[in-house]
Amino acid sequence: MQESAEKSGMRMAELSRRSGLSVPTIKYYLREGLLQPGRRTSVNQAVYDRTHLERLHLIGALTSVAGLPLAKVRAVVDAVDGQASEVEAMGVVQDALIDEAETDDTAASAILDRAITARGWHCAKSSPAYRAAVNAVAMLTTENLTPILDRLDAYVEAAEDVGRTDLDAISDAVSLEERIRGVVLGSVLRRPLLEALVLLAQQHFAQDLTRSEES
Amino acid sequence: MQESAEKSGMRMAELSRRSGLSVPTIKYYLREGLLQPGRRTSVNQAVYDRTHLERLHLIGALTSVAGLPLAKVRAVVDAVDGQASEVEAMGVVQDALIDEAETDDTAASAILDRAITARGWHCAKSSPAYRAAVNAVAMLTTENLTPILDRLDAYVEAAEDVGRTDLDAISDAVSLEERIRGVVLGSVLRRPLLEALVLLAQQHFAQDLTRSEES
DNA sequence: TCTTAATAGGTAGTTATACTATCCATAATA
DNA sequence: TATTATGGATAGTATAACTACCTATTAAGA
Repeated sequence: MQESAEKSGMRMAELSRRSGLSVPTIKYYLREGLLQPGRRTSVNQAVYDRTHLERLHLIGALTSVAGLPLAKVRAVVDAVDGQASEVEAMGVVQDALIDEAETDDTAASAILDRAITARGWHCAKSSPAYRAAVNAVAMLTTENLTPILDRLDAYVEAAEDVGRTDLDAISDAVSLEERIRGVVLGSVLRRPLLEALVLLAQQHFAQDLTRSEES
Repeated sequence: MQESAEKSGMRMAELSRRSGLSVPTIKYYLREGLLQPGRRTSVNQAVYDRTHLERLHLIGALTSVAGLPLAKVRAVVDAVDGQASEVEAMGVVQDALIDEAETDDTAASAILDRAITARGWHCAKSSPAYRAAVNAVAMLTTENLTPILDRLDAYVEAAEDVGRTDLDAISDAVSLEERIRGVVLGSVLRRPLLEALVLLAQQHFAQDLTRSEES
């Protein structure tokens, strides 16, 4: 038998080799319901296909790149399995990427509202993303980091550019399945990209700062 | 004895109450060298002051908000303890916030370079931030998320705005100690702020998308 | 002063997460 | 037919971040 990359059917050994995950790990994901079962051919035999490989890639991105716990990975893959629209899928991924923290800071909420209504955003105040933003403003307030809060409008404007670009990128894909994939993987992989780019920009401007101090 | 918020000296019970951390947890942080020892008054007595409370706040921000493991928290507080400049402190925090992943993808590096040299950035190619950016581009490439890569310039531009604003905020503070604090806490707390704002922007534009589909 | 509570410092135990190892009966492969 | 692979189940491991307990002291209150 040869393990061809062309044919879609494969057994556990090839799935392991092509995904880079150990057989016990794949079995663990099967037990946890993260990976859908293969097509059974006997009482102790099953074949897997391209969809299983893609699922393992997705699980890998969610765990390694986004650092999500398997419980949240399960929520995301369940949403992908269900017939969710791209917007619904985006909501599920957003919720998974946010670590919840209860907040009811009306002062912080007012500061945030002023900044986002200035740009005419419509967003759900009940969403985890809104609560996370309020929480971030509240933290900055309690730590007296006024220089950052004073520049909230600048961050909102930059966030708008990023968010618009994200949505632009989604609408590029043709099929719904492709858009779902783009939403989920894009949300997960665009995050570290932007974060790293911001750090590089900081480096760039910090060099200017150092040079101007030396002169 | 009354526990006054005015006086700087306090014992373990008050440190615990005011930090919101349990006594065993504070003892654990002392053992791990994250919290500096108090001033000893007897063989089994010590007093703590405002600096201990601030340190516990910092540890809390680094663990709860940034989700850093205690090993990285230790690296950050060691840098804060040492007489680092604000730029050095920023470097240490950047390194702590980035989860390392070895990459030597020349194709991804070329794509990134084209985008950042277009904006005239000078950044160290040996820095963890650069490697993280290359890694992010490489991941997007292997996942065929070309819509995002096609918009790399837009993300770089947004990142530049954020990075410039970050540095602006730092230079606002007066004393070096205040700037160090601003750099460390600002780097940690600005991250979830921007992330949440981006998600809110996505929500805003997604609503537009939904409405246009409905019509 | 006497009694009760708190403290520093140490060792050991706990919880949660994410695997990893071993078994066994069966099936595929050489 | 001998060896290897597989599915399914159960149990064990590694690590991180606490948490509990202990002992000898010290502090604080009646």
